Amino acid sequence: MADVARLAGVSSQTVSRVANGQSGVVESTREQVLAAMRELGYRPNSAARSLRYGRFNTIGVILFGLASTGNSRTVEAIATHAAAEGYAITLIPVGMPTQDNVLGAFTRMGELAVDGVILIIEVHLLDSTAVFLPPGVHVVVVDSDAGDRYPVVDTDQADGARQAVRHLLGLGHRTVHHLAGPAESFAAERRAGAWRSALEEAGRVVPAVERGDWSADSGYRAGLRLAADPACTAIFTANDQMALGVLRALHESGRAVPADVSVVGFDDIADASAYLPPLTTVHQDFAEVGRRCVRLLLDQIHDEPSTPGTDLVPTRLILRSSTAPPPAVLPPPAV
Amino acid sequence: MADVARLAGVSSQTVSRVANGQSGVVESTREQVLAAMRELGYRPNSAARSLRYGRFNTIGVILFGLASTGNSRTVEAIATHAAAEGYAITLIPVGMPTQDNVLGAFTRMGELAVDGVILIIEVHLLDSTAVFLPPGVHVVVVDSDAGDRYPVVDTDQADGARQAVRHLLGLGHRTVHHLAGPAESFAAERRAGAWRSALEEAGRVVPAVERGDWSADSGYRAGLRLAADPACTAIFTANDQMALGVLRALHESGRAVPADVSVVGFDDIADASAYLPPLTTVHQDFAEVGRRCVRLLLDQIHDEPSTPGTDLVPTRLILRSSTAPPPAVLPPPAV
DNA sequence: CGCGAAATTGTTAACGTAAACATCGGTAGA
DNA sequence: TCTACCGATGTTTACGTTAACAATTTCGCG
Repeated sequence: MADVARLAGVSSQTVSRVANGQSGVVESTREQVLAAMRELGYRPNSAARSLRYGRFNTIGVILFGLASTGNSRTVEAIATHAAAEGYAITLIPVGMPTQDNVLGAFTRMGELAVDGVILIIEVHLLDSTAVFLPPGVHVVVVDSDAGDRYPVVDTDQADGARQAVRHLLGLGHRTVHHLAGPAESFAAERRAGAWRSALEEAGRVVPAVERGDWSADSGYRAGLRLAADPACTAIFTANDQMALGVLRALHESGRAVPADVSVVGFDDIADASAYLPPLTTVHQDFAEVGRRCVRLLLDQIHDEPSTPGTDLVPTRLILRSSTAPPPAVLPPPAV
Repeated sequence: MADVARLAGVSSQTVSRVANGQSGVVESTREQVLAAMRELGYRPNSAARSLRYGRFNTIGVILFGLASTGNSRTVEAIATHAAAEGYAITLIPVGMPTQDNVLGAFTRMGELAVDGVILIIEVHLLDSTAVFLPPGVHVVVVDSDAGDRYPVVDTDQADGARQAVRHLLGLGHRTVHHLAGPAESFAAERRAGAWRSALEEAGRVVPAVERGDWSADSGYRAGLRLAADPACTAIFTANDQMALGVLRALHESGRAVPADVSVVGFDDIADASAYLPPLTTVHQDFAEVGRRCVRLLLDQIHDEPSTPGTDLVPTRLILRSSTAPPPAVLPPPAV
């Protein structure tokens, strides 16, 4: 900057004014400065800027992985909306969701050039006692039940699961089986809980829960077990990928979808419409989740009061071709 | 920091030494300082650090979206390996891959707190004249043909496509149809080019190329067209998601996979093993791509000479159940 | 017990930027 | 013609940190 000032024959303050587009610089001077900037390839040093302003214009995102569709789409939305507000995104990946790692991430984050943090945490860790966030760090949490302590943005998991169950019961199914996600997952627990209560409200039998790990392969294995049960005519899976595995298992077991068994997924990933058959599923609006995260966090950073509480993004059921009324003649129950 | 120094009764320099774990601080002093840090909730200001050191310990990643499996997995690997080296990742999303946007990203990047940049660009933009990177910025490019000007890391697209074609020809298919990705995509072009030359080398007819946009739905539409051609017994799709759509189209058209038609995908995404049937596909090692990107970039940052050239990550064909010899009796060729 | 070397701690300055204030020149109005 | 004011530009300072050097203390050894 000093070099630019020297070359342009002005003071560094004037260069600063030009760089920030402030008024009060006469046109001829401005152009001299701009020319000098170009000639020297001047680019402002953002570390110095951050130091001066006390802000980084950066949001940190702590997460366990981008592998899941939901995470990567949420992060993308966060990045897009943050960019629109002039904020960059710093990714802070945490290997395993152990407490140590999360704490380590928080510690590192303290040293990081970040004005606030969005926590995409997925598992029951914030519940535990020892996890504390450095005071003075602005935080928004995605997909957790820490709503009593932090602002939380979440998909309305429960309502989505309820819609799925009611749809299947409305088609005439006696009950609905559930293939849940891992027990540590908060989202999985919410979906399973809502499935259970929806069945109970309707006075139906609640079958034993199957569990997978979100992967299509785990869905396949669970699907083979479910397919072996002739009374199983409707399956609600906790995500679309497991539904894909279930579809394969049912197909290989000779049970037609939707004629013999109906399947409903969760997420509405892009591929779901190309499954065999195209999957009826609960649509999650990841982009909206990301949008709200950014807004909530920026509100905090801009000194709005931080309001703990959960901001629920609605879900909706997308009807495709994987559900139908149960077979008119049920297979004879095992004696 | 000054407050900490005052409370601990030492100079700020000693606080700095403790904060950085330098030797030459007597144990009792160190503990006093640490206690003061805790009491005041001191966290070092990384902007000041960056300013002092002239480094940010941050890598920028410019990309067009995390939607594609490949991108998000590459980014995840980049983030993980960068973290292991003490670097954070800043995401710089670019809305549309227009030249203006890319230039804008570069400009913003100049102002960004970043020591180097990994460019995941996907389309033929670096070829064009006007795109220039700010001098002095370290760059590694993924998935491009700018190997003459920048260090490039790429999957060995060509070899993967060759493996797919040879596998199908080896099964006895007369030729192989190809469902390509969008023409703007560099990866799509490389795969299509290798498919074509592999067929030519074998002296086979090169059918007209179908094109999709990577999505399963576009694969479905192209699949319907291919299914209508009775001479089509083998299809190589440029990614797995389009293969999913093709599988659905073939199924709906009454053509069995692999009995009537063989299908090979590209990517080996997690779901591919749960398709109907499980998909034979070319495995891409995204994690390795990310790893090499980070290493190449850090080498540059640490003053190793920057070597333009392309670093190819090998691919391998994963055999599953979607390929088989062509039907013994071919349908009569159209006269 | 005294001297020099080594260990520990303190002081100064600089990284690049921008806010706050100071200065300079010109212009309008009396 | 002089004064007051305004707009353009320059000067000073501070942001929080750490390298380099300076000062002080401690310790070993003759």
